[in-house]
Amino acid sequence: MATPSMEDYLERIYKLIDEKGYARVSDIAEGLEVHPSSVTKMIQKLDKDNYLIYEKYRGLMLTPKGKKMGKRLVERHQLLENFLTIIGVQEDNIYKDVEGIEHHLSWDSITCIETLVEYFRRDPGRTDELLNVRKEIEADN
Amino acid sequence: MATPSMEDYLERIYKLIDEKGYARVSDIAEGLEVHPSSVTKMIQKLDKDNYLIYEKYRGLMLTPKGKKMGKRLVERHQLLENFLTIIGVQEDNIYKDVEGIEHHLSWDSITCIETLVEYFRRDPGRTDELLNVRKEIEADN
DNA sequence: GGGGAAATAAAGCAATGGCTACGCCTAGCA
DNA sequence: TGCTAGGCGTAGCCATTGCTTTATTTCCCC
Repeated sequence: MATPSMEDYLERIYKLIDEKGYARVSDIAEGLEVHPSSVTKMIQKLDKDNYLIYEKYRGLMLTPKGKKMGKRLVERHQLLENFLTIIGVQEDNIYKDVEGIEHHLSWDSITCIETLVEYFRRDPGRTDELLNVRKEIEADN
Repeated sequence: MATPSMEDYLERIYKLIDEKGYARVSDIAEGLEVHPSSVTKMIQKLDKDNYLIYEKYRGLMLTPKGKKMGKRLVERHQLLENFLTIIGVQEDNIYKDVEGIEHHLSWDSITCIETLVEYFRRDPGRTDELLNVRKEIEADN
């Protein structure tokens, strides 16, 4: 199983490859705000666990396992951002909260949150009603 | 600010006092599945941070600050359990997931989740509709 | 006032992840 | 083709968070 930090790296790597076609050590380091040496170390761990194939000085390629996991991680992150946005969490809190919880939810919970987001997407009136509940609660205080 | 572990202890202590009227080291240790010496150490930290007043070998009392925080923590835990239950997460996953995320959500997010739970509570039909969305999604696969 | 359960102190360990220092590759320019 | 700068890799170290182990102390009750 992947540790939280491994997931962060994998997520970042997947996104970089998706956007630029490749993922260099320095780009990964910059994105995660760590030193390049930390990236090298983690890449080796990810290689050992078969998330990617790594040739030093040459670059890396995600394995099918790594691609699949990376995709899931990126989607999970996006989903949680959407979820918090829908329920009305302030922009400034969203990123940190997602960072905090994304590694700690079972895929069962993720699926259920997915359904919940879809529930609100299908009928925007529901979001309005949620907002009404909020207003009513606030009015009571 | 309290670390995740401090919150776990405080939550446990609050609950014990609430239920039994007092919190002994051994009870706390049992509840959290740690050794009593770990409890002693943490209690000292919580005393230093003014969450409780601690007299060694004698016992402890929550300060107003500690009581308030403990209450919030217990309520937060309950809220998150309710939330996951409502959206359909399996019983077996709920406890671990709540354990994982409870320390990582801003109070803003907690408030919004509270509103969401209230939204479903006010009209049980909404839960049914959520379940329908789920069934429809499942049918598509 | 003595025995045993409970609590405390001190030291240390383990997991995670990050950093520094230094040395090594390689692309790209002359 | 050879040099060099900047990127990359290795090794060793450090910090944090919590927990355990072991040894000692205190309390309570008979």
